[in-house]
Amino acid sequence: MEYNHREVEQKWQNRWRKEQIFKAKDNKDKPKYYVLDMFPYPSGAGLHVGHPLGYIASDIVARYKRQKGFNVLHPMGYDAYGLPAEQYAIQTGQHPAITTEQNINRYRQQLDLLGLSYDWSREVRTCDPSYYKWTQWTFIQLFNSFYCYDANKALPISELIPALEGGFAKDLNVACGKPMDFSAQQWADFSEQERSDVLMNYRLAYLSEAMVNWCADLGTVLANDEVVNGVSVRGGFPVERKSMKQWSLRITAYAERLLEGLERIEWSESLKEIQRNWIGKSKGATLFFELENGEKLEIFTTRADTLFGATFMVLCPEHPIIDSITTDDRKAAVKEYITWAKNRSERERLAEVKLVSGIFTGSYAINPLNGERLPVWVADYVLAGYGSGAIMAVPAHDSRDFAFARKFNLPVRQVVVPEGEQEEDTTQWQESKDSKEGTVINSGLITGLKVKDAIEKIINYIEEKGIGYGTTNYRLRDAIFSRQRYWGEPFPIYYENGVPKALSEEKLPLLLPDIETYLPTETGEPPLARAKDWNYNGNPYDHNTMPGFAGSNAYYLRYEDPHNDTALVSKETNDYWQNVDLYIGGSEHATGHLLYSRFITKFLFDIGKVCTDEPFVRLINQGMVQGRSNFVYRIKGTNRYVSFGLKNEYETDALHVDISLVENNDVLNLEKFKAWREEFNAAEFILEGDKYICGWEIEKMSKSLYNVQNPDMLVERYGADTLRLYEMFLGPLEQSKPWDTQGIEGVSRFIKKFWRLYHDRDNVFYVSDLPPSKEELAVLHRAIGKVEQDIEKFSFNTSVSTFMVCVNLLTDLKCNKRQILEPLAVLISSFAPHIAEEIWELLGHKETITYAQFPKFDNKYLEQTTFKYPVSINGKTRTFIELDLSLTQEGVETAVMKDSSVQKFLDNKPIKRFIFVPKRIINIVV
RNA sequence: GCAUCUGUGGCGGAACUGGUAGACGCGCUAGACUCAAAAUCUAGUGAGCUUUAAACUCGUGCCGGUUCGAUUCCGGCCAGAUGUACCA
Repeated sequence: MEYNHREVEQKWQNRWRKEQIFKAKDNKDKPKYYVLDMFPYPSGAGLHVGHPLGYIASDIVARYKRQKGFNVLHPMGYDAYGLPAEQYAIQTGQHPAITTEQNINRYRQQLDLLGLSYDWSREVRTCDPSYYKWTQWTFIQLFNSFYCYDANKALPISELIPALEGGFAKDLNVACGKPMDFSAQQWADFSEQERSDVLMNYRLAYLSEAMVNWCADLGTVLANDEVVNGVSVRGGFPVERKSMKQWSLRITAYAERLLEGLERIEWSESLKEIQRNWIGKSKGATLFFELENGEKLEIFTTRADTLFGATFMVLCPEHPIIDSITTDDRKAAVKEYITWAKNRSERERLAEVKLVSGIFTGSYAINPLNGERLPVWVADYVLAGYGSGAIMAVPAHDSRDFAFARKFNLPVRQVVVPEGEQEEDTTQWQESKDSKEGTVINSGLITGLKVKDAIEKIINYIEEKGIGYGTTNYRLRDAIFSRQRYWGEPFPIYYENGVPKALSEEKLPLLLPDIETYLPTETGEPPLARAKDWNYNGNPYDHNTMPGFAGSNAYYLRYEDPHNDTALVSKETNDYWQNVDLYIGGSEHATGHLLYSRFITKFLFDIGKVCTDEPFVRLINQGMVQGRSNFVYRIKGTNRYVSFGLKNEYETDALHVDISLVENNDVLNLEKFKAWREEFNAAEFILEGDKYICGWEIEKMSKSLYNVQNPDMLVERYGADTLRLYEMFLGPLEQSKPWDTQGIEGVSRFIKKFWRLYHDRDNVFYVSDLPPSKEELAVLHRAIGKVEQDIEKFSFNTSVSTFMVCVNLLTDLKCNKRQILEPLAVLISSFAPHIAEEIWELLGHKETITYAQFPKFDNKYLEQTTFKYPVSINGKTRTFIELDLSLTQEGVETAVMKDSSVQKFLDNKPIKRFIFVPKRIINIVV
């Protein structure tokens, strides 16, 4: 008889559920600890062994913190709006809510198997009206706010109106779409529609005609982070630029604060760096170049020091000034070029980055510093969305300008000489010198300065002369917030005579209406246009829905107060739980969810709804668990399969085989293989010895590669405790690592060994009440100290090793003493809670181990009386001697002299000098 | 191109603020138990040299530096992973 994990785990999971052991209460006497997993989108495929990795890690921390006396909040929920359920609905007509519900139930079943200590009473689902009420509420708050740079926070839009009424729009220091200027009288004369349009320019959630990423295959627009390399992240469909009227969130207003906040949170350096790059702050200068027709051309540059090296100007094809400056003889050619450039798809443009194209407008601009005439060109390498869509080109010191100059035979003038170089003949150059290090030459007032100083001096100079100013640019774009889909949150917006208005808060939630088919209408309207009688007093609602990230922005706050009907989270509750102490999830959300969530949290902080302005204090990205795929080798054009070792003798195709058909990682079960699929029924094999050996490779774990390890099967076979320990044992949490099927046996052995430690051959429990020996206590306390340290560092793989060493040593000592076992059970309970609970009960405890006190580490059991000193003789470390720590310096010398391992190296020579560094090293010079 | 991270046995991976590299696990080898297998247990397992043992030598991607001493710190290269990119 051995440890029966099925029985034991079932028993404890039932008891935890029945007694609601993990329910978090707002207990203000204890310090709080909020540990959160990124809630999953419940896909139809269910979980594979990669998913639970983060859940297990967070569960270990949650259980550990409970035993450390914290009041732990550890909730779970579902990000339930999403494309797959909608696409399934389009195909089958089944309401996405039904699919979603089914998938959630499946997820829950799988999660429950793992013995995770979630407080399920706080579960949230983004598609639940009582939840999306607050998603809509947040949207209304954004709609009713603007961002003031003087106060450096969001303020109610009503506070802006007096300034507009007074005609001070042009003096406002606020975030806006475009600068505005109108008089008090003009405002008074504006129609309602016009006033609404003006306010839209300032609202944090605003409607605007914008160039968007349109994905025709998905029938919707996408945010920038949902598009990679010109195709959609979901589905990989081509995406084109298109101008449409869309809701957006003015996240750009928060660019500086989003950047600055990164300094105060404990995230991995790489993740912070991704966000910094995405925000893309660059300091530089805005400059005005006069055109020959008298108009001014605004440009942005980070290299004001190279102003004297500018030899031409470039405008983006969308630039509004092009029409008025193009000379008559160039008009036709310029128009043709612009048409060509605009019709190029995003994908073509990205694929042909190296293709240099452009056209001369026939006009010239005047360099404000030296009065030189610079030809103005149009080229698509200058982007409309960044800076002012126009640049001064310095081919000598910018690789893109250089390529352009070479193609169109424009002059290249060197104005910066890198350290240790001389001025060169630029006609010989193969590439530009982009480095920001060096000395400025040929540049009037800044000649001789270092690049950094030159930039500063130029900016001061242009500000003085009124031809420009120092400024900062961000790459971050506002977040496009509407989707032309059904399965999402409806906007709490209706149109009265075409003017968008927000529903009042009491009218929330605005329920998602039922419709018959989930496709866009014949006229290309979003699916919600199909809803019958769906309006507010006869005024139509907005037919868009919110994007996937809408529901996840503030979900962490909702867990704090999930049943509150009057607030997203009550002030009192939020004051207690505050923000998330530890957040675990994948790094794929770096520029999506994690950025938007920070933005929304800062906004809610500004309007006084929450007490902190960062959502996640500490973030850990768990690595991917990769799969080990197996291959068989089919001889080309036949149905014969050759074993791995012999495959080079034939021409073969490698085919993935399901890992369940393979034993011991590489031996193919021929019968199962033949039965797997019809095409293999008549397969013939060329064996090695009497076996068919499969090839293998480490790949992403995926259904289509037949390498998925199913957690349900593993729990059934080995138990949840073993799976939990093994997932942690695989390697460092943040690293991606391959799943090794055989490795789990080692952990399974450990569990059995642990059980045997205090069970006799007949599986009868027995502990000794004898006091533990010094040695046994040392073993225990070494484990306590190590595990505590490891958990604090999230180094769970080494904790598991520590348990193994500990149990091995105790087995050797035949130690089954109560005073050792009791603390050990607690120590191990966060990793393997079921077996720990069972022992805890066998030891006579009535209460669950969940709230037992974490054992106190006591250094006194480990105190060393001796220390191993390295001994260096004539500068070379030769040996180590063990010395009593209490020895004096003279005592050390005597001990060294006596130690034969040292004597050997002395060659009978006398000691000339003896240097003793306490607790470090003994140096001897002979 | 730029940025971040990572390079240690056959494999996954340990090594506290620099101090006897390779903990723990897998795999492999040998042995015990067994009619046999599974399970379990015991021993061995970086490389070289050596009949054996002991001893010695070399070993943490490569080159160099600091130090009595470097997987660890510094500089330069190489490789891989991830992110990002006509962002002026």
